[in-house]
Amino acid sequence: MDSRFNNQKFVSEPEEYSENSPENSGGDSPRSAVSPDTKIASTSSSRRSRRAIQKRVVSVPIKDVEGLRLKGDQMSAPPSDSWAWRKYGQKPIKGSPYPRGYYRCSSSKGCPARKQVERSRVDPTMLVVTYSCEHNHPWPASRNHHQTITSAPAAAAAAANNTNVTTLVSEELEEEEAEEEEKKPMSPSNQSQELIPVYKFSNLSEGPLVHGSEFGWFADFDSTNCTMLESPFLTEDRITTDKEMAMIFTMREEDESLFADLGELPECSTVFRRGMAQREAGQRRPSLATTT
DNA sequence: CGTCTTTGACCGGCGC
DNA sequence: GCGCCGGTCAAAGACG
Repeated sequence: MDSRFNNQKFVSEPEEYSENSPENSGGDSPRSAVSPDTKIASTSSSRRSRRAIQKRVVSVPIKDVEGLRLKGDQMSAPPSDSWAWRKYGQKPIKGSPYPRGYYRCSSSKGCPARKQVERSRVDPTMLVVTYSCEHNHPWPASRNHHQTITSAPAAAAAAANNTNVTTLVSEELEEEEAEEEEKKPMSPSNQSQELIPVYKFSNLSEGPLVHGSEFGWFADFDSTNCTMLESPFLTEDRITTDKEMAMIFTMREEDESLFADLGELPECSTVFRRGMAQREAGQRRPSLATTT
């Protein structure tokens, strides 16, 4: 039982964070302007402006998904988590015998959080779930709302284990800025100068992004309660050339117990947690009791 | 009746 | 310029 999600692997697939990310490609569609849901993240202006996109790739054993939401032979059924997702598309992916499902967060209206679910090509027994969202969108105010939507035995089991949460933060630069960045030689020292001052977690309250609107929530994040590590992915050229910045949040025991019954959270969970701490101080524990 | 899934069509990016 | 590919839309049907 406890080993269910010990098998859970958190993997990074840098190619998933390329310029073909859904926030980029689909966002250019004129039709997107018609949809309120996509309008938030898909205007051409937002595409060019600096914004942070947080992504997280999770591999989940299919056996943990089966029995929860698996319908028929729909092998891309999303792993249960603490959020409500609405499927808006499915596409066969070249090179993979399995289709990829596209899900949009339906826990709150206008929530731009999305996730892609597909079966792993290398290990068909695993589902690869890619979460993505922006930081500066109006997040749902109530975690209670989310928690009443799904009861997630698998999620609870996941949280009961020592589950590390791997969070990738993608920073899209403005076009001109990006061009400048590309011209720079990407020496290790250069990488560290570009990435660490912003994301170095011991300086969370000092980084420029922390003071910005997009990462303002970071300022409320008690870094002493989070062991944050530089992602090893940072050392890879493929990441830096894609303007990717990564961070790993390793939750400590107090955090795990605090959010134990939240289960498998999307990458935006940190935002929610922070928001909850502010808005629902004193209500957190009673609300969590509803899921068990 | 509201919500969700399915699925074909559409669109933009990218490589050739 | 063309075709491929991934991502999204939206209509239709299913479901509770």
